[in-house]
Amino acid sequence: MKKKKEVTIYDLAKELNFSPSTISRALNNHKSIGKKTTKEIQKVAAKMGYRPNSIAASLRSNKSKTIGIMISRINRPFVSSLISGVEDAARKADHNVIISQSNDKYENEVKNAKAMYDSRIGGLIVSLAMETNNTDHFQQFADNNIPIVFVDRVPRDFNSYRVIIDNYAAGYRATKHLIDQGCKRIAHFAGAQHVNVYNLRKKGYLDALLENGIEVDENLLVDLETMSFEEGREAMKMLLELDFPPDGIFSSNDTAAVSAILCAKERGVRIPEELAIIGFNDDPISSIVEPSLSTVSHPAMKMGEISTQRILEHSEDNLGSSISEITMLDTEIIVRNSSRRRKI
Amino acid sequence: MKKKKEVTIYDLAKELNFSPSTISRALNNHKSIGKKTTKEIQKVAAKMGYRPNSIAASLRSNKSKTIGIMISRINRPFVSSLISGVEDAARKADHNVIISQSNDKYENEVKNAKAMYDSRIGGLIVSLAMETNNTDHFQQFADNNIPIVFVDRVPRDFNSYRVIIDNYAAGYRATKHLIDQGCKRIAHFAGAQHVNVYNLRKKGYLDALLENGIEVDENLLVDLETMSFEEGREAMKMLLELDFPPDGIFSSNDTAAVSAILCAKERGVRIPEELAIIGFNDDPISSIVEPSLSTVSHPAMKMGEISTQRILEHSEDNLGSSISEITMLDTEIIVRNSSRRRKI
DNA sequence: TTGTACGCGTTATCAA
DNA sequence: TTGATAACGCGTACAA
Repeated sequence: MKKKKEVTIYDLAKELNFSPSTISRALNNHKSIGKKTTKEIQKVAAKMGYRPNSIAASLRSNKSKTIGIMISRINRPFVSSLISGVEDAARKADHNVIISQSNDKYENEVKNAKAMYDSRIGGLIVSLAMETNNTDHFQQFADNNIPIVFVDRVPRDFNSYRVIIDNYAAGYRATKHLIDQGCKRIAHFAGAQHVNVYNLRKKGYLDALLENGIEVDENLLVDLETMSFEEGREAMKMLLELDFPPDGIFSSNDTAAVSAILCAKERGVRIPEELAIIGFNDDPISSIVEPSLSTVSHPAMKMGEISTQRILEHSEDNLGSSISEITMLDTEIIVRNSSRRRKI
Repeated sequence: MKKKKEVTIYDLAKELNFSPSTISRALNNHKSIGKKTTKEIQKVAAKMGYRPNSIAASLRSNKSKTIGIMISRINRPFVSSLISGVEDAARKADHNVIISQSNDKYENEVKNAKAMYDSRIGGLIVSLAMETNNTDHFQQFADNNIPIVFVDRVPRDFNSYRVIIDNYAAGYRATKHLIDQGCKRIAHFAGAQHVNVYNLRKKGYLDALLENGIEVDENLLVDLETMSFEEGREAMKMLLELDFPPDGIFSSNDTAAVSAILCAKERGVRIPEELAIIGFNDDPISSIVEPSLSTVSHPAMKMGEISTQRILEHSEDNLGSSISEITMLDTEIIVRNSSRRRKI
């Protein structure tokens, strides 16, 4: 019941007749301490059940081995893989990861940024909330030389590290793929346009149409807010009621695309013969739905690892906060049955 | 580039001609400070850009507002929902959440426990690694009155808070459901039997058979190690090659169950007419596969919230570490097409 | 190679 | 209601 008194370097000092500083150095494998003394001290430390207090170390050294990560919501396949990558890399480097969810609300993101700052994290990895349009709440980190890595959903105007995919190229290639399959009337499920990823995917879509001599039909351009299952269904219904319904759909995420497949099937539309569909993200559901959904795969875990690397490098090299290196990763078009009309 | 000096309570004290203690108290809304002074101090603090240093506060007060969570792997639907619940509840109570993945390795779990301890977390939420059979690495927390909540995958012999579902009842009911659908030869995909959840689900399965006059056929009892997609497929193949294949399967997770559905369909087995299947977890894929998979739903998010509550209560009430309250949550059988033979 | 002395930013105790 | 002082556990400049 009673809290045992914890063993500190002072206790070790008394026990071993060394000064606390020697103990401290030995425990950190400092070069100036003899191999033998170091070994001895570490042995006794282990025997006495000494455990370093990283809170005290952080306070003293004014740097914390904690990486903060801010995302919309953990329980989404892309996000949880991203975090998984961050945690793996951070753990290997002996860092902790603290998480916070914005639920895509700007207000939460601001609050969470405050909390992260108050915890004096050593670096921050951020994928913006859907609502976020203003990035002032990240300035405090930059001002104090705490590295920030924006990943996937990044701001347009904040100078910092970025780890992203080429959304424009991915959108272009996804659309081109449908064209190659013989689609002439290609619809697009577009997400909120102030968000970089959706904006660029749409641009890629538009350019692919133009460059392949297909006119853009505004009726086929569906703006969705959250790209949810429900929205996907509504969008599909709407498209099927057009006088000239589409023969292809490029959806900016898999959730809406899967929903569209189910809805179209219910109404007797043959996929991919009458309607070819491609999504985005390679969520697990995309390979399970029938017909299986073609999609664009995102290297989520790798994006997390690289983001962590950026933070660690920055800290090691003692770089200034003005660095804004951009890392752009490849995506891959995964062709499955929802769009495979011809042998490839 | 240069790190701005941060504003501390000393700076505020100088500015306002108060002592640091008064500043500290005012910032924490201590009762002994007048309303007016408190307001004034907080106003100036905000204006000067003061941000509390929770590292220093933790060191001094010897309690940290950080909850550690140890899980197998983040990017699994159940786990990410659990974490999401933890983070939501923690955030509301102004606590941070730090995560660590074991990848189901005992060794990692031990290392991570050390790291958590060194961070002087205020409480720990754990879902055990698949490999874990020994819980000595959690003793350090109990010894120092740091509350531990085991959730879902819990040890049999460690006295502490537990938040679980009634796996036995769930296994029983899932099996009974298949029996009610007319199944006579019901197979079971069982996970590693030293893990409580799999062990109990299997017990429930066995008892359901016995109590309904169905003999247990060892050939239908398939022991899997990781319950992966691949294992599910292999198990299904094996079962279909039996002289008397099953007409029902209760799988301890959805992954293997979905895999079994796909494999059976390939081989021309009609589901649910010839083979009814029920899984466990209600992963997103289970409602997408065709026929949609019946399953047992787990209140993952809620389990996370409750676990967090336990930690917070413990800290508030200053309880001793010998408390071992158990919270058992309800599960729900979700009947979908993979097992719906009769109208219900 | 080791020791001394100080301070990181905060809060708790005691006294006024 | 407020202030002076010490202490939380550690790391490091400086001295020896």
